[in-house]
Amino acid sequence: MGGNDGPAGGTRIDDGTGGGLVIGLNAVIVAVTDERPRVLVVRRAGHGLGTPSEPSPYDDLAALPFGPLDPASDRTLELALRRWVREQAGIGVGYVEQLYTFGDQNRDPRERTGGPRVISIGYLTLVREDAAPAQAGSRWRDWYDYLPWEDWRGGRPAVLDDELQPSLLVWCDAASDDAGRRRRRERVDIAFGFGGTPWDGYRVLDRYELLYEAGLVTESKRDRGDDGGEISGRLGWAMGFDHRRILATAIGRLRGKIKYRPVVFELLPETFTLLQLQRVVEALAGQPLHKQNFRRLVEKGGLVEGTGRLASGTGGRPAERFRFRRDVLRERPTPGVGLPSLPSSS
Amino acid sequence: MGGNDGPAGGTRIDDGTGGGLVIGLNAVIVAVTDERPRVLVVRRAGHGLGTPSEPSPYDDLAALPFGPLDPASDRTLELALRRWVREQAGIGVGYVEQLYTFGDQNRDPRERTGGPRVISIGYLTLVREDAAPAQAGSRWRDWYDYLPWEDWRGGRPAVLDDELQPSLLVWCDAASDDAGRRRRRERVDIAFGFGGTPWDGYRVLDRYELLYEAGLVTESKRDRGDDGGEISGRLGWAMGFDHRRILATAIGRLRGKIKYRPVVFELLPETFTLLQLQRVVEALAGQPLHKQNFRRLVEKGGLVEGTGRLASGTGGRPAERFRFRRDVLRERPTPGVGLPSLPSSS
DNA sequence: CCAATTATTCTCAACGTGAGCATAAGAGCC
DNA sequence: GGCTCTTATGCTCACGTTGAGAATAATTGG
Repeated sequence: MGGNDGPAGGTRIDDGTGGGLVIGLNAVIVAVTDERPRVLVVRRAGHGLGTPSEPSPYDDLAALPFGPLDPASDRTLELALRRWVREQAGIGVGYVEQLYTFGDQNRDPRERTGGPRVISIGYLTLVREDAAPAQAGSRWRDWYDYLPWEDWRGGRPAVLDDELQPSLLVWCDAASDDAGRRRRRERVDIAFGFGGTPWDGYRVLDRYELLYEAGLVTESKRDRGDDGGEISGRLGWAMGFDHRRILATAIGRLRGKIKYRPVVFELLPETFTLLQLQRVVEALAGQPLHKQNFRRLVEKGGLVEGTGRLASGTGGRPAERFRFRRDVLRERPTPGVGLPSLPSSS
Repeated sequence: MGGNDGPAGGTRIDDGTGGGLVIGLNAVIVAVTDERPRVLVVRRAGHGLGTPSEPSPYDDLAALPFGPLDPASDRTLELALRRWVREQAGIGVGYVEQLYTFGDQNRDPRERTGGPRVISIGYLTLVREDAAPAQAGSRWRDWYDYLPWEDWRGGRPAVLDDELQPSLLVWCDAASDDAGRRRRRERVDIAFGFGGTPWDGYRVLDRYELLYEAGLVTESKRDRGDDGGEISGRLGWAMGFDHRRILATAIGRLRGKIKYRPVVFELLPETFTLLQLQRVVEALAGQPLHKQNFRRLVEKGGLVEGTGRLASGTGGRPAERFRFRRDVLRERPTPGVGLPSLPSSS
């Protein structure tokens, strides 16, 4: 969302009580290219995909595409999303899933200066990047640029121990009483896997929210009125509005979903090698997988079937091309790629 | 929701385009008492918890509690929900989780006659029934009254084979072309577990939506303008608006959640016997569980700890009272009660 | 032909899960 | 008290799944 009040923005609502209400939809449009999970962002916060407006202090920030709901013509929320994503970005999205509705006060900073309250319904959509090149005003970004601590593919991210743990512990200790300190500490331990607690790849939102509460991300400072936060640093790039929260929600949801629904295939071409498939799953999950076991999982699990054709040389022995095996939907209730706790090798 | 436009209804929005927009919140308030999963319903559709209005043809239908969002004073959506649930039902809810935002056109039949488009943000909340007696205008209902085919505790529900399968197959065959027939058939098989596909307890919404599409539930007839559907039958009781869909969403979500988050304990007293715990899980999951294995799961899994005290005689050997072991949150990423595919004995 | 690289097949141990037997400890009844 | 009924609790066993890695196959580039 954004809180656009122009034609590309949300649907204005006047409830007679004050600043009013705007309702609209945000899209987290995800693709995986070159083993990187990518999300489509628009250049300047507060814009629709291509509509410029007046300058603001946060113009540099990326934002998620935002579009309106037209109550007169959009029969469903999902159709509204598909409509404006097609109109604005030229993308015909395939998989679409509603994520969450965001409605906190002041999620749009302009509410402070009399702007309307902006409610945004977040959607996750999956596309293949080649089918959806970024247009002017928008671009694809590696989602780990915004949440670097989520990528464990190269091992445990250093920022966790160098920055996050110390800063978070300071915040825990800063609680007003002992019970508060304990509560904060428990939340931090569970979310970030400190103190022996295992890392849980799905708690993406929990982690971002703790960092926000602890004042460690630029957005917290901005929302408090401190205008000075830098836009990027070791704690990732900031986004406009609460869009990093929406992104975190999307990642967590997607990581959970691949375990029990075959959604990965929405991100892959018709046929693919098992290594390609593995790399896409790893990109989403942010963790490395054991190659042989992964193969066993998807093959014996009936998730894919060989095509008999081989992929052209990628450096070693040619790999067979596989395709998604649709019948698996009938056979198993939860056909997905279960992720291990956190393995090591390849 | 409901599409209340009175003070107890949603927040009116005038977008200048036509009938306007109303936004509000629906609560699926769940408790488990006497081994039955219950949901709080209000007596007449289209009402807030206690506010009467003009008569309508669907006054007999139950509906879910609905309340407004006050953009001026409710800081978050969840706080809005807590506020009006407390005000209207006198219930201080504990666990609250946003479910889904419902915004299909004509989900409120009054849209057809010029009423505003009603967007509703659905919430799931868990309470203990003893802490929340139903007040005038509302009552607790077994949720399987509305979705009888979801309760497998007494074995496979007869209605599945007697009514649902035949009627659904007729609907499948009624598709316009062969591809359509195949598509319908696949959806039906997967959702209802026909043709060898296993039953999946989480697909509650898929099932309801198929029945709705196939015109087998009263709500489909009502929404098509056929006014004659009966309010209850072997396919369960109807609800106002799309509230049965919201209920189905809640059940599916909750069934999924108990597997990896210890939410069941929100429905139980401070201490409980393992059988009590098992009955609550069975009530939610709609399936029987193997007693010894269930015990092993929750005990060895570190989910509960014994208190040393015994429960007074319930007919046999006294059982030890257990309590939820909070530390499990730090130890395991997904502490919940994993459900088996579909066991048999007790 | 050799080295490097990726693909593919197998093995093995550890663990979790489904199912059921066996025993324990109460209540009610004779 | 002894018997039966009922629920609680402990234990075993077979089997499938999972984590880890060894071993072998088929390419490409020297």
